[in-house]
Amino acid sequence: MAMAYAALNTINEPAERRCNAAAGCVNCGARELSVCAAMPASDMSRVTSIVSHRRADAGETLLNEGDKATHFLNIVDGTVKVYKLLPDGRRQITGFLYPGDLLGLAFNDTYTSTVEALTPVKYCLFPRRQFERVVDEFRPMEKQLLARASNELVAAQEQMVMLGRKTAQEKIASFLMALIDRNRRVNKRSDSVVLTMTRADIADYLGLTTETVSRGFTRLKTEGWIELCAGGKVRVCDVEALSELAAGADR
Amino acid sequence: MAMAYAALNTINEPAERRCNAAAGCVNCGARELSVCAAMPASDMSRVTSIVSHRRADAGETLLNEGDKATHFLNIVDGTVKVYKLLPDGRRQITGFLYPGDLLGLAFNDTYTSTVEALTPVKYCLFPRRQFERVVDEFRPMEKQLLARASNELVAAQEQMVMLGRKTAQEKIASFLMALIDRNRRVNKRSDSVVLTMTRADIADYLGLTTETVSRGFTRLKTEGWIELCAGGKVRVCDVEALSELAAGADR
DNA sequence: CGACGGTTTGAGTCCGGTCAATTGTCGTGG
DNA sequence: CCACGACAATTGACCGGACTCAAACCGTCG
Repeated sequence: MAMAYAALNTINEPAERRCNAAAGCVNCGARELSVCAAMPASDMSRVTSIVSHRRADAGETLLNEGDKATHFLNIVDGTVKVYKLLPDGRRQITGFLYPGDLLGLAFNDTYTSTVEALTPVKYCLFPRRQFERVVDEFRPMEKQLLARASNELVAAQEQMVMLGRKTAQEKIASFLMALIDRNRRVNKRSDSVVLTMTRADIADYLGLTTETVSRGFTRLKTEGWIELCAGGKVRVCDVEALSELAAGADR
Repeated sequence: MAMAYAALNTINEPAERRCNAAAGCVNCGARELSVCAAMPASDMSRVTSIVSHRRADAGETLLNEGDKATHFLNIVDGTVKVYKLLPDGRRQITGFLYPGDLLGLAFNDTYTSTVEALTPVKYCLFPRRQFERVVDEFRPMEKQLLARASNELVAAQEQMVMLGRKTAQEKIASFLMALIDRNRRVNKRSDSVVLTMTRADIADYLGLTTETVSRGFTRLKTEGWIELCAGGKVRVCDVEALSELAAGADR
């Protein structure tokens, strides 16, 4: 019972915070399921019994849009991109997922997006039916799933504002700021980020072209707000300015 | 117990289908809460005891972005728009809500969007704390909320594709097709829709300007695919063509 | 070293935005 | 019933930001 309350308290916090706050976090501890911060050993063994640990190399596809949705999955290590395609090949990346992120909230009987590894990835695979049974039996998990879905909806709406109303430059600034904010939450250095994705990926995420993204970065560089280092590393010199641009103060 | 299963079966269906399928649907019956198709009288009285029925005229604001999130609400009659603003006034409408739609899945401690009535609106207001207690006590409701959130996430991703990768003409076609699909689900005439929102609203939903939306409509008209009638009514003559354009077969 | 994929840079085009004027619609009141 | 005003919708002319096409420039890895 006390356990249940511990889990309930974390409901409206982002995944990263939860992980750091709770010593018993399954993701950071056993690295299996990041949804429940405090799970009794009995339930945990149920989870352990249905999970299968997998790996994928960069470029490999984890899930295919349109396939029957048989599994939930949990990213343990690495980065993946989630995208949808139009019939003629135009692509929209709806999100990049990092360790601790869960995949499976946003589909019904078939997967509605394709998921592809950007880096070598470790992940956990849960047969959907069995996973749902565990959720049925351990109620705090359902609460957490709902809380996560709620958070993702908020993020999705933010993304819509970006796609629909921000300029190219603002989009790029928003993208960088989102990465910085994420770094802050997992307590890394906040003034530099590593881009594991290509310019084309960033473009497909921001609703732009590779060329425009590239031009955007060089412009931020010449204005002295960022530095482009080797290995896709970006050092942000003027977080303040970048943040203001990202917010969309004015055109 | 049998009740619980009845509710569980409807999990991955859209709200409209649920309403029509279940005779005891709270929304279509008592018009109070559309989340649970089959709720025991005892729980239902709990719901009834915390709800307050409200009305709003067109143009009135139901919720304000940034305000403390004290309530959930359920649209009973009319249409509302949900939007976010950038500091300089640019606006992105993230969705239009219709009877049966629920508001409250996508916010945490403060409202993340503003909600405004497009037509005179009837809605139900639930104090958040008490609402959550009811959810705690009637588990199928939590499952339904999760299912809804999941559906909304899928829709949000579809929206991102539209905003990021579709042309103006395709956006307009997608918008009309979405309205037609919705009409079909609630069993209305499928070949005509009524636009309760202005061109400016449509523009802010599609990430365009009023002028572009207007031009888009007239072009669809001159091509003979739609007819613009009085009272904001749009008759779709060639659903096939419109649907193909909306899907984004090619530019 | 050379090949290959990713990135940057350049020149030109076009889609959708901007600004401005006109037309249409609807509710109100004389 | 019609005239009027306010606001929405349409249409036109022009502009500009992002796209397209193309070439040059990397960095990495066999």
